[in-house]
Amino acid sequence: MTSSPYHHGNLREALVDAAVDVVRDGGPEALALRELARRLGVSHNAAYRHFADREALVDVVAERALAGMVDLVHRRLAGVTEADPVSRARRRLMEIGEGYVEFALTQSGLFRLLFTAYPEPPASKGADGTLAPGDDPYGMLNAALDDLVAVGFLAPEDRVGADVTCWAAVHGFAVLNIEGPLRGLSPAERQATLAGLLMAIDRGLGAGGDWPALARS
Amino acid sequence: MTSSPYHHGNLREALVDAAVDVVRDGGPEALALRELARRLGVSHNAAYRHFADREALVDVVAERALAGMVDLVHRRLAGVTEADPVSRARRRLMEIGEGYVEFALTQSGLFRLLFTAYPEPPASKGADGTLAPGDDPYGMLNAALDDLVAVGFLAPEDRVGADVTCWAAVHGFAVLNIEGPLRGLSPAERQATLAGLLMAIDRGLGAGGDWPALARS
DNA sequence: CCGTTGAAGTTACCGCTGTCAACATCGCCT
DNA sequence: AGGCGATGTTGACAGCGGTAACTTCAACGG
Repeated sequence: MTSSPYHHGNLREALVDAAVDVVRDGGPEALALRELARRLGVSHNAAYRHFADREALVDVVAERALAGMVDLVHRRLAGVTEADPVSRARRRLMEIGEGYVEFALTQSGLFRLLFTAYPEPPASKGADGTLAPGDDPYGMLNAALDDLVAVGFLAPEDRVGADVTCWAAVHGFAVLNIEGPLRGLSPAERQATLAGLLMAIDRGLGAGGDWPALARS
Repeated sequence: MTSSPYHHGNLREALVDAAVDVVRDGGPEALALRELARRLGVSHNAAYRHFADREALVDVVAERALAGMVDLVHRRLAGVTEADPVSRARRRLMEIGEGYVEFALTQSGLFRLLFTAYPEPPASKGADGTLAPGDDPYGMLNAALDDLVAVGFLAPEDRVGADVTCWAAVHGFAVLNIEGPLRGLSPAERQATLAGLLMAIDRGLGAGGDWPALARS
């Protein structure tokens, strides 16, 4: 619609769009430059004028996927209505987890690609980023956990590993349900087990030290 | 050593051995039939006399990987010395988790392959199996959780989703540390965060129902 | 002792992939 | 007008999985 400014149209965007489309329900391994070019009516190698190699295109798709996931979680967070600060903070944490899983299940191809080429290691969250510190799932998780501390639900000394614990649990659940042995669960079973997982996390976060013999090897 | 009974030796086993070797630290995507044949001094296509296609070889490698992981966890379980039944059961659960992660980190390629071709969906655990019900990680996890119930640490009504919760948490931790954004953690950080995760699970399992507003959507 | 048979391995080919190099085209700017 | 640089095309190479037809060789029966 916007006219074709150059030779044959605005590739790059068309390539990225098509790539997202292909990956969404085929996973990263379904992304083939030649087949993409074929589908766009352009000759193979045309893509190399816009991306150094396949990996470069994958990276752009990963950014899109990440943005989509952040968007989905944001929408979920916006729907939280609890008034009581503690309930609200706990609910927000659960919404993040559920949103994460929802994205993983509904856009499983993009989710899988995301974890073969994760855009930015979260260690450098606030470094010199073009990315606001809360605009990736890990940042949102950390914000929610900080809220839990501020609100008094989570003891500050239990805050330290909580981010990894939450992320690991939810991520593992997603992976096992997509490519792992838990695919094939009915949506109802899935929702129930996810609820159980989130409740376990909610309760387990304040882990105190009731395990003296832990330090080993 | 055992002589070469046929044309050129006992392929198949040599193929599987080499495949395990390649996959161990290259992941499933590093497994190429042709390169394997080349390394064994045999012509490509020779493998097709022993495996229908690449996938068939992958499946055999997956079985080996699974056996290796089970073996590792068994060895860890054999080292548990706690006398008190409750402590012992809890310790055994943690050993399973730590063994799972240890295998994932030290044999990451095999671990990754395992979850692109998991041998048997655990739903049919005791069906008509050639596999004893406790001889896969999921079975061992379930046995440990049953122990926790028998010993009184875990309420029977909290038993139901506990398997998925444990598996998801530990699996997610492993994945995030291998291919995900948590690679690059130092071993010490890793051990500390894993300990936190396991403690959170240990505490969170008895999740009771202190979240009335959970039923939604 | 010889010949047949069937398993194991080989050569040749096909289509697919990513990637490099050389060539063609077209808009814009001097 | 002319050229330059961005864009796209054609052609080639290597590597991959997979199929088909051919060859080798050990074992077994007559």
